[in-house]
Amino acid sequence: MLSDDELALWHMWKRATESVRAEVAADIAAETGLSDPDFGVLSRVEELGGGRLRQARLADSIGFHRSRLSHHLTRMESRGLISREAVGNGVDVVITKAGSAALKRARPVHAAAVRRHLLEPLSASQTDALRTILERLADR
Amino acid sequence: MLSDDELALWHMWKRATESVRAEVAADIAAETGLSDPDFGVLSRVEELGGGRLRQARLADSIGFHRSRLSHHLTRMESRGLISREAVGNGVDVVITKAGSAALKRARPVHAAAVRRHLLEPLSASQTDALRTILERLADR
DNA sequence: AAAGATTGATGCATCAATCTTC
DNA sequence: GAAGATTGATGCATCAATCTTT
Repeated sequence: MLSDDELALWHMWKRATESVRAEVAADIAAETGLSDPDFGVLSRVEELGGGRLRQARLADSIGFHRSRLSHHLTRMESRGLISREAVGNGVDVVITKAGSAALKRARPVHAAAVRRHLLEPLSASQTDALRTILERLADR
Repeated sequence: MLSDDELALWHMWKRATESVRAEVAADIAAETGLSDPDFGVLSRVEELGGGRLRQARLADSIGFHRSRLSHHLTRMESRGLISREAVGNGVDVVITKAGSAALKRARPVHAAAVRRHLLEPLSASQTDALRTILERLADR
């Protein structure tokens, strides 16, 4: 079983990680109408493909399973953020004008939200400590 | 805009917090069939009410909105984990035999999962640092 | 057969609207 | 009216099954 301290740490971890995630997502959604996965998709297609990217490559790079991405792109397509074009055995995801405009608005909002909800509350040494902690948790 | 370092930290944060959450949840689900919110509900009803707790109080204590809890209890009730009893203007949530058995199986699995995925990868000083970091992030 | 993608089913999260009991 | 709770709609996540192109 966990000690009281350990259990308290776990509850703090859950509360803090969840609230940072939710607050950043809420800021972006409020200003641009983009959800977290919307923003992730648009960012990657822009960065890796300059506005056009193969679906399979996109899925790998953002860690989505194929089916999850397919469902999500269906919703994004219906909102006019992206379009899909069949290419050989695969499909290219293409950012539309509307998607590009939304992404442009979202970038500074995202930066400000990350600063406000994660970076600014921490001192420089805490930021360093956090980096090593996250590294430890990542490569297990 | 964010610097490369800041952006990298954000991506690490997202990846690590999401993977810890998912791994702990997966361990519990694999061993007991309980989802994360299932376990949260059962734990609280047990701890705060000894097996019976008013819905409103439960919602407040686990940070669920009323409607979210209502939907979730409907699913849990259909799986036989809890039952609901009208009391005055409110409703009591009561853990069933099956719910109690599942909770009993889940507790040690939960403890082991938290240890394995969050506590053990960290040194003692990192755990301390994490505690103060989470405190800073919490009370904003 | 293997890779790429879609679909349907189910569970979970959030919002707005509604209903009941006090 | 206020608090407690439910319902319906929509979006998101995951799994299994399926279909196509290579």
